[in-house]
Amino acid sequence: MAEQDEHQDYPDADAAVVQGGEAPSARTPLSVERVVTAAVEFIDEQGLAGLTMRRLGETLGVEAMSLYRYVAGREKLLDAVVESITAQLDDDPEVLQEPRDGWQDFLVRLAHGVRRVALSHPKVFPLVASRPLEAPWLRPPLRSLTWVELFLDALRAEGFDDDSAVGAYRAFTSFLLGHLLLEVSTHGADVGPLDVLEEDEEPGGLAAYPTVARLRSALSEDHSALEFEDALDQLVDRVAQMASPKVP
Amino acid sequence: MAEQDEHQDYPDADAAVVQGGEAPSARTPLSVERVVTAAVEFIDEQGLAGLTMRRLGETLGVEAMSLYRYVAGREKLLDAVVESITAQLDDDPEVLQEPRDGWQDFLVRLAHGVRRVALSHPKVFPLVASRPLEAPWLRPPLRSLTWVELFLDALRAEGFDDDSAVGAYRAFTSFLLGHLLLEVSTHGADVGPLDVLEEDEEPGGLAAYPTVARLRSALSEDHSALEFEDALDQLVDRVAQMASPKVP
DNA sequence: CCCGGCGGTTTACAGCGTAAGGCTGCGGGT
DNA sequence: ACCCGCAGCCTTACGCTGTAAACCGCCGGG
Repeated sequence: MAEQDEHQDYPDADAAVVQGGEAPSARTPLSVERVVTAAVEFIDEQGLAGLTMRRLGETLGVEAMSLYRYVAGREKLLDAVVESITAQLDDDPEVLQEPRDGWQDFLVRLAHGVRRVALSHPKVFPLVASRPLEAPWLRPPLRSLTWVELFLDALRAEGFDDDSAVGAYRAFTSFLLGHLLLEVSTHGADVGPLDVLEEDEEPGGLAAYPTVARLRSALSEDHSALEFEDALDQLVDRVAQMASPKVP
Repeated sequence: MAEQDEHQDYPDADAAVVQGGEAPSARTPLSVERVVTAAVEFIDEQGLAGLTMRRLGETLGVEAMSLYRYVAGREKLLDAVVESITAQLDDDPEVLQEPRDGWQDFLVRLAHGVRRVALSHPKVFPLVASRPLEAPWLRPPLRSLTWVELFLDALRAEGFDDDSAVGAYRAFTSFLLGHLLLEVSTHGADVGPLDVLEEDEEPGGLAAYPTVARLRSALSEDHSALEFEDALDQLVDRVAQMASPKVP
């Protein structure tokens, strides 16, 4: 924990920043983005429970209190974290802002986009589900007004009436939340503080549960990708059925 | 918050305990059950973030460290809490331990039972989803070996083959988790520390989102009960389709 | 030249989980 | 009758947390 020599002034920190170069020990000035993305990386690696203002500051080469100049506190930081990862949706080229090849295609692309977000940050995703919502008409994992608007507009434009669009919104979010939460939770243990997950293996305890014991391997297999596709197809069917009399 | 007069010795605490009476300020001896149910009540009222060993001790008229004689620590306490509320399933008379009127009826009853658990402890239920699992073949909200065994046996007994039973298990849990998590999250705000939820109401912010603004009331309506029934029906249909060649 | 404020640090405090040990009263062995 | 052990609870203490408040060096503009 020796604090580096901080006596020399970095010759051209600004230039380095400008040219995008990440000088080895250059002290890029802090910023909201830097803090938030550092937090995301931290949670990805150490889990939510490991995230501490002091430790986060450490990874940024800065004292804890410095972070408060950019975020209002730990809670707000977590809000910013979920907003940050869900913002990946906006830049996902596979995800459309409005339907092009029908609403089914729109929904499928959106679902895949959200799934990519979830899988790319398994330890962060539970936050998307559990953070308090800022409005009653928002539902995780679609937590931004922008996307709700986009979603509803897309369906309306494809011939859904108001109630059907809202129903589809509800069905879609429930589906995504259930599937993705379970997928990430099996895919890298939940918010473990920093447990080394000791492979205890007490299959003797399974003696009383013969069926589970017999199906153990089948139960442990990971078919999440295919199951997601299947369930998504069925969801699209369900949405089609709840649509106004007839949609293309 | 004045601390009560604690100078008098309770005349007949033992007698009170013996006769089963809950004397007003009698000091019933602690026990795991008492600690855990107190924790459940605490979370129900104050939210998870408000639960503190010291504060929990306070509500039990005891110092924080006394709790450690009955639970191994806060984390273990939380585990016990989720186990405690999910144990309501075992005593639910509507829920069957094995199919009686077909597997559909069995599934529907089980789903309703889990829903009752979730709705009776909205602030606790997210824990059921987010606590790390103790085995990879367990999936929330069915977190106990017992129920997984019961579930699989039920389907097997009704003619499902192994893979179909496992598939149904997966579909069933995803469905329940998504729906119930969203239902409780709208139904009483998430894990707010002890926020007084100030009705800010900034509908001006909705100016940029005309569709959301127009459908605001529709989006805020709570049809969760009916939606749950609908979705449950559809799930049963899906499960039927994934079953072995033919099941009744 | 001064001087304001940006960006960071230092110090401080209350509250947290929990390890370790102390006190007290009760039940049983001798 | 004595004493001992121990169950049940309390006290103290430590390291860690989030964060309020004050401080300080530097840098750009009057």
